[in-house]
Amino acid sequence: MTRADTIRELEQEVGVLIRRVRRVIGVRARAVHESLQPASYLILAHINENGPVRASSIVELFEIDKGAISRQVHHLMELGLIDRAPDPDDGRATLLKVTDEGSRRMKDVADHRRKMLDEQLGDWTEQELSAFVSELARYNASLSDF
Amino acid sequence: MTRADTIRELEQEVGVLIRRVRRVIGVRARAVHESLQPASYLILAHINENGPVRASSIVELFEIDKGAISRQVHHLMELGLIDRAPDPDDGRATLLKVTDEGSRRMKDVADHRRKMLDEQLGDWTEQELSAFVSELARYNASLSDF
DNA sequence: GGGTTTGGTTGCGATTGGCAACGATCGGGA
DNA sequence: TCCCGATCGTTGCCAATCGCAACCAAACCC
Repeated sequence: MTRADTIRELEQEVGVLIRRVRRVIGVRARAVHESLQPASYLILAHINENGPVRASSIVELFEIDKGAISRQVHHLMELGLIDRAPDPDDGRATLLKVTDEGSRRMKDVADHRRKMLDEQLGDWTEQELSAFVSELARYNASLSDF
Repeated sequence: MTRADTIRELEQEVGVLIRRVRRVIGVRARAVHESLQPASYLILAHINENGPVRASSIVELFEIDKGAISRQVHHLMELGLIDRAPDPDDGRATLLKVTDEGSRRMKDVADHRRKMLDEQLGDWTEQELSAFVSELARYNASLSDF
């Protein structure tokens, strides 16, 4: 197997990954809230784990248009899953955090998801898993300059 | 670092991967043809590498709606990158293959891409690379039952 | 103080894909 | 052979997503 073949396989698997993850995220989003859009789920998860954050920090992290974030933030607020408060340090910015309701819903789903993942990834050792994450990060880094 | 933490990181990196790959595919598609849509690029690459194929086989492989494939096939034909011929073995089906023009354009881009990838992935050994691909496939398999 | 930068909103349009209805063809069993 | 269900593909419809650009307000900096 040549290097070129390996790279072809790599790209093939990345393609499969993307489509499957998209589907999984969709299922998960609906589990959190009937009307939660898949893309917003990822935003919500980020806010949930990283305390109050600015919208602009999400823009950087997700490498996505700020208009898209703005819309998804509105979507999440309509569903009552996040709250917004003016940033005391910067009058232009607002800080986003999950509501109690949002936090509770995320936790319920996270518990269920952890059970699923433990089943699905049960045969991975902790070493294998974290090695895989490192390689994934390494691959991501190699893509950043394209 | 607990297993839960590792899984969180895993999901984080997968998110980054998805967004970066989306961008890379977009660039590549435009390189093949000014008007080639990103999603169609993946279809084209598959047809290019797997000889004449049916649309339905792409549906299975890509786990995507057949209507979407039908539209992308039309798009690729309008651009003159693929051809369609009735399947002699099945009157309902058609076989898709790249045109000479499509093949030439893909080859030009592939050459350039290989150079880029060799630069970006230059510090991966062949073993590391194929190990990564295996783990990616393993992870993909674990997602399939969700 | 005034120009520039940054944070966020909104309108617009392109891309993408899911769902469903449809016509044509195939294949297997009565 | 004929018919019923399955398969292949097309199309209309629509929702989700995101990039781009124009815009406002606040902050920053010289």
